[in-house]
Amino acid sequence: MNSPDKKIVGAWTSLVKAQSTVRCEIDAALKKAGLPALEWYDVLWALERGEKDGVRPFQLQSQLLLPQYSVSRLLDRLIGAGLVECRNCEQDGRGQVAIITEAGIAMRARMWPVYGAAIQRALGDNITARQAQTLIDVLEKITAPARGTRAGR
Amino acid sequence: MNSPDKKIVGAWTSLVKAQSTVRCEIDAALKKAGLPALEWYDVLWALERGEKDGVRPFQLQSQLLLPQYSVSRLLDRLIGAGLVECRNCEQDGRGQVAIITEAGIAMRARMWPVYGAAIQRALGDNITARQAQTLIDVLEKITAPARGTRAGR
DNA sequence: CCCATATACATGCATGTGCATTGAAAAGGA
DNA sequence: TCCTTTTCAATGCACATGCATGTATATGGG
Repeated sequence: MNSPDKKIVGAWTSLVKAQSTVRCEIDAALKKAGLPALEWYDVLWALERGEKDGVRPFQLQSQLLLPQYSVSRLLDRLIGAGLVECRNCEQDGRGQVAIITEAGIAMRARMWPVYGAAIQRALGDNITARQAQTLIDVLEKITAPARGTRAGR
Repeated sequence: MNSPDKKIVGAWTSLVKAQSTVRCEIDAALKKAGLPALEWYDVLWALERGEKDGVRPFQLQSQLLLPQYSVSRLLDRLIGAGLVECRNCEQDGRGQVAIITEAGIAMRARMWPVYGAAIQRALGDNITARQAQTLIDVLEKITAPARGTRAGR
C-alpha cells in the first residue's frame, strides 16, 4: 500500500548518494584546510546576511532545519570560539539574539573559498549550468510542494 | 578562485534542503511506528540482497558510504538486537562476515512499508516519474562522474 | 623464510546528538 | 487581574560519532 514507484525510490537513492558524495568532498576540504565544519559556516552565513542587530535562535532553527537544542549548542560553541555573540533580546524577555563578530565574519570569508572550490569540484565540474537549473526546479517541488497537490488536501 | 557558478551553488542548496526534507519525513515515520532508524534498514537491505553466505564489513562500508568504525559499531548494535549474525571469515583470518538473521529479514519487511510510504509522501506525491528520471540522470553524473571530464585529467 | 608494509576490524576517549524536561516569559481568556 | 496555555531557550542523561590507535592477519620484497 502506498509503496512508491521504482523510479521514485531510485530518485531518492540517487539523492542520498549525490548529497553524500558532495558533502564528503566539502567536509574533507574544510578539514584539510584546518577550518570548522560546514554547520558553523551555515550559522555564520545566516547571521551575516540576516538582520545586523541580531538573529533569534528560533529563526536559525527554521532556516537551517535543525532541532532547537542543536541550535542552542551550536551557538554555544560558536560563542566559545569567539565567532558569535549573544545578547538578551529586548523585545522578548525569553529570547536571545545572536550576532556575528568580526572574527566570525573573517572566518566565514576564509571558509568560503574552500567550500566553494569543493562545490565546484564535486558539482560544477560534473554538471552543466543548465542541468543545475533542472535540478533546482525539480528539487524545489520536493521542498516546497505546490498547494493542493499533496495527498489529503 | 574556482568559486562555483551561482546556479551550481543553488543546486547544492536545493540538494541539501530536499534531502533533509525527505529524510525528516522518513525518520519521523519510522520513529512514530516504533521502528529502528534508517541506517539499520540500509544495513539489513544490503545484507539481504548480498551474498547469502555473508557480507564483509568493508564491503558494507563502501556500499553505504560510511566510515569503518561506524560500520563496526552499527553491526554491534544490529547483532545485539538479534537482527544480524557475525562469523569469522574463512578466507581471511582478519575478517568477519555479517549475515542477516530471520529476525532481521522480518524487521526489514516490517520497515519497508513505512519507509516506502514516507518516500511516496515526500517524493512521489510531489514529482512525476518523468521528473524522477531526470533527477536520477543528473544526480548520477555527480556520483559517478564521466571519465575524462574531471578537472586534472 | 624473514621482515616491512598494508589491510581488516575493534576500541578508549573526547565530543556531539537526541530526548525529555525545566525555567522563564509572553499571550490569551475569563 | 489571575490563571492557563504557549513559546523560547537551556540542560541532564543516555547514546552515537570521530579520531587516533591497537591488534591481528595477509601480502610482497629480499
